[in-house]
Amino acid sequence: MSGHSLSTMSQEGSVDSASDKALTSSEQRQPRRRPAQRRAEILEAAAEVFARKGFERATTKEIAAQAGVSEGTLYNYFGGKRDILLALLNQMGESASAAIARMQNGSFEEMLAQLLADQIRMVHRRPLMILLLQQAVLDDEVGRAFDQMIAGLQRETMNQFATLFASGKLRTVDPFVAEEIVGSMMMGLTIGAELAERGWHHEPLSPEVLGKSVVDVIMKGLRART
Amino acid sequence: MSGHSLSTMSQEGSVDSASDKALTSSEQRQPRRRPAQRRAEILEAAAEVFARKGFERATTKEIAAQAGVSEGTLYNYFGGKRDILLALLNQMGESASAAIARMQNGSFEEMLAQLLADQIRMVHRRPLMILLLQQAVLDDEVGRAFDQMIAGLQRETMNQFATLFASGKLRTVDPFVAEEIVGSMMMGLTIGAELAERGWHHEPLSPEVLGKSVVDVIMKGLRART
Amino acid sequence: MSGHSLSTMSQEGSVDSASDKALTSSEQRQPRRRPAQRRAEILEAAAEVFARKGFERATTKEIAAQAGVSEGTLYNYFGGKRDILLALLNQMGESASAAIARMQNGSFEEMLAQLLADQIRMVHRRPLMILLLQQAVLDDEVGRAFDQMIAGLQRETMNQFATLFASGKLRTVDPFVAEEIVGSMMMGLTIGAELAERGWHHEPLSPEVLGKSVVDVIMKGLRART
Amino acid sequence: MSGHSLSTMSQEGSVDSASDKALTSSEQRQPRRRPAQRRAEILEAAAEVFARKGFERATTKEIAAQAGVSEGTLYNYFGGKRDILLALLNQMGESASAAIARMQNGSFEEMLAQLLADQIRMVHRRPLMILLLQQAVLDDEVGRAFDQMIAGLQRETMNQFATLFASGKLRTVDPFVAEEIVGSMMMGLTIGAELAERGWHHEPLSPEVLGKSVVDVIMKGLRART
DNA sequence: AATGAATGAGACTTCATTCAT
DNA sequence: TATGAATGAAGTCTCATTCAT
Repeated sequence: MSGHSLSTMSQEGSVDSASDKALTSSEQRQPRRRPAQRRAEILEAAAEVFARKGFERATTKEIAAQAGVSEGTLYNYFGGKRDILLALLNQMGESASAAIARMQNGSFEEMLAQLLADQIRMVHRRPLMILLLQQAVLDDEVGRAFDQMIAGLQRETMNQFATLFASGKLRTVDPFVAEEIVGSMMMGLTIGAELAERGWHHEPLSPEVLGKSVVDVIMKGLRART
Repeated sequence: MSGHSLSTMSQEGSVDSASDKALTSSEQRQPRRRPAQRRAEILEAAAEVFARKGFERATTKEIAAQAGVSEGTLYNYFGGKRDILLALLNQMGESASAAIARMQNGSFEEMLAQLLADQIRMVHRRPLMILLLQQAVLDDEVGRAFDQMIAGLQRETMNQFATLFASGKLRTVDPFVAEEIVGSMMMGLTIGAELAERGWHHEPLSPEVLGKSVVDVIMKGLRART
Repeated sequence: MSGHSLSTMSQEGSVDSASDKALTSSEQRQPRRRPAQRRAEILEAAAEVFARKGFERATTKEIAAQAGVSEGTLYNYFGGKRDILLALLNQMGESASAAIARMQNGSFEEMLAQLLADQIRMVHRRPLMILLLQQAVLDDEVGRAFDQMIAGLQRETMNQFATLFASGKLRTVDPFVAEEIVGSMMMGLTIGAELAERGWHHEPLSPEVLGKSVVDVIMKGLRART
Repeated sequence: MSGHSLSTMSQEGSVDSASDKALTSSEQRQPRRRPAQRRAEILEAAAEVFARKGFERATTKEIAAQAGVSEGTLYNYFGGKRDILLALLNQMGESASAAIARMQNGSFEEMLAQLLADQIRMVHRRPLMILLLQQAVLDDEVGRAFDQMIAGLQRETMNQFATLFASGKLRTVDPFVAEEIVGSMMMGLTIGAELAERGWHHEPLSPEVLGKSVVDVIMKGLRART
C-alpha cells in the first residue's frame, strides 16, 4: 500500500459507551466526572462537529456545547482545537491497530475483505476520512499522525503480498502496482462510503457484500493468467 | 459509477497558455488586459493558493497578491471567495466534459485507462481533489457543482458497462458493484496521485503505466469466469 | 550612566500636531487618511491608554476607540499590541536622539540640566516611564528597544565625564560611581516626575528649576575636595 | 521625600527563615502546617512569580504551583490575586518600618547610607520595585499601601533635614529640593539595583560601597558653599 | 482545610467584504 | 476599473474565581 492507503480504525468500544452524554445544557455546572470520561466525551463531540462542519468551520463553542461543557473546559483537556483533532486521530489509530491485531487468521482475501468492511464501518461511525485527508495534507503534524495511523495496515498488506508473490500465485504485476491498486481501492471505497453516509446519491452498500465482491474482483484480476 | 466518482477534468487549455502567467505581483499597475484573461489569472492564482492553504485558510489577500491584483479587484470579477471556488470547479468541469467528448473511440479498456491518466494529470496540475471533496461535502452548492462535474463521466462509463453486460462479456457481477469498483478505483488513485504530488511517501507513478495496469487488472477481474 | 539611565526623549513635534484627532466615533466609516498620520494617531491613542491602564490592562478595543478607528484597523498598521508598544518606544527613542543631537553646546552642567528638563517634559507628555521599565524587564524585545533608546544619552554623558576626569576637575570618585550617580538621579527624577504627573502628592516642580538645582548640587558634590 | 521616594523595606526576617521554603511542588499532600507559615509560603511564591512574570501575567496557577499548594487553597488565605499583592506590600512595609526603627543612631550620612544599602538588599531579595511602582500607579488601593510603606522613611528623612537646616549646616537650598534630590537618588538607585539584579548591563555595585559614595557626594553637594 | 475541574467573561487577532478615492 | 484602508463579526484561547468533593 502506498502511503495514502487507509486503515481499519473501527470500534473505539470502551470509550463512549456512556449513554448519559446528552446532559445537554441545563445544569448550572457540570458535576465532577472521571477525567478520562470527560475527555472521551469531548472527543466524541468534536468528531460529531468536525464531521458536520469541517475542521475550520467547527467552532470551539459548538464543540463545547455538543459536549455539554463550557468552552474553557475544552482547554483543561486539550491544548486547542488542533490538539483535539490530533487526539481524535490518535484514538482512531489505536483502534485501527487493535483491529488489525485482532484479525490475523483467514486467507488474504478474507483479510482484505475484513479490512474493507472495518473501514466502512469506521466511516459510518465517524465520517471524517475526507477531513483527515485535507488536514493531513495541510498540517504536517496531522500528516504525521495520519501516516502513523495507516502504517500498520500498510505493513500488513505488504507482507501478505510478499507471501503471495513468493508462492507464485500472482501473475506478473509489479508488486508496487498491486499495492497501489489495493490501497487505492480501499481509499476510494472509504471515500465512497463517507459520501454515501452523507447522503450522496446512492444507498450505502452493505460493508460485507461490498467488501467481498470487490476483493473477489481484484484478486481474480491479480491472479488471472495472460 | 456511484456519485463520488470523478472526472476527467484535464487541460483547461485556453486559460493559462499565456506564458506571462507567473506575474505574481510585480507590475506597478495592471496594464490594459482583457477581462477574461484577468479572470483566468485570478482563478489560476486561487487554485494555487487553495492547493497550498486549503479553502478556509486561503485568504483573499493572498489570492489577490498571487494574481497580481488588489483585493478589491477580486470582487469585480467574482462575488466572493466561495464564488471563486465555484468558478474554478465549473472551469474544471468544462474541461472534463471537453476531454470526455474528445475521447470516444477505442475499447472500454482504453477509454478507462485514458480517463484515469487524465485524472492523474489533472491532479498534477491542480492538486485540489481533496479540497473539493471536503467543500463538496460541507457546502451544498459546491456539492452540486462537484456532482455536475462528474456526472458526464459517470453517465459514460455506465453506458459502456451496459453494453458490456449486454454482450455477456462480464461475468455475473452486480453492475452497481462493478460501477462502484471502477469509480472507487478512480477516486482512490486520484487521491493517491494528489498525495504523491504533495510529496507523500512514494514516487508518483507514471499516469500511463499506472492507468494501463490498473485497468488491466480490474477488467481481468471483472471478466474472470468462476 | 549605568544601563538604567534614561534619555531625553522629548518633542515628537511633527507627528501629532493633528488636532483633528478627536473625531471620536460618530462617522460611519473613517475616511481615507494619509497612512503616516493614521499611524501616528494610533500611537498617540495607545500612549494615552497605556498611561492610563498599563500595558496588560490596556485593551485593543480601547486603543482603537481612543484613536477613533475600528479594532481591525489597528492591525493594518501594527502587528499587535506589543508591536504598538515597540513602535512607541522607537518613536520616543528617535526624538530622544534628535534632542541629544540638537544640544551639544554649553558646559556639562548646562547639558545635564537640559537633559533632565527634557526628561521631565517627556514624562509630562507621556507618563510611560514606569510602564516601559516594567515591560523592558519582562519582555526581551522591549528591553532591547529600551536599551537602545538610552544608549545615546549614556554614551554622551560618559564622554563628558571622561573629559572632566582628564582635566582633573573631578575629585577622586570612581567614574562608574559618578556615572551611576548621575544616571540614577535622572532615573529617580523621571520616576518622580511621572508620579507627580499622576497626582502623586506634591506639585510637580518646574523642570527648569529642578534641573538646575539638582545638577548644581550633584556637580558641587562631585567636585568637592576632600 | 517627595511621595515617590522609597523605603528601606529589608529583611522580612521572620518569614522565610524556614529552610524548607523551597518545597516547590513535590509533596503529595501538604502535611499539617501552621496556617501562618502556609500564608508566608504563598507570599514568597507570589513574590517570585510576580518578579518573573509581572503582575498581570503571573497566574494564580503558577503561584499555587510554586507554593506547592492547589489553586483553590490560595483563596483560603487571600481574597484573590490582588490581595496577595497587597499582603506582600504590607509585609514589605512592616519590615521597612522595623528596619527604620532599628536604625536611629549615627550621623545623617550614616543613616542615609544605611537606608540605601537596605533598599538595595531588599531589591536583591525581591526585585519588585518596578512592578510595585506600576501597580501603585494603576490601582488606588495598591497606591495607598505603597505610600504607607514609604511614609515612615519619608518622615524620618524630613526630620533629619529639618535639623540640619536649623543648624545651618546646609547651604541655601530649598528643603523640598533637597528632599527631592535625596528621594530621587534613592529611587533611582533602587531601580538601578533591580535592573542590575535582572542582569541589566553592569555588575551590581556593592550596596555598602555605593551607598557610602553616593551619600558622600550628595551631602558634599548639599553642603558646599557658593 | 485542601483540591482542581468547571466556568465564562473578555482578551487579542483574523479576514471577507465594502466603498471612497 | 482598480485600489487598499476600513470595518466588525466571529474565532481561539486565557485565567481569576467558584464550589462540589
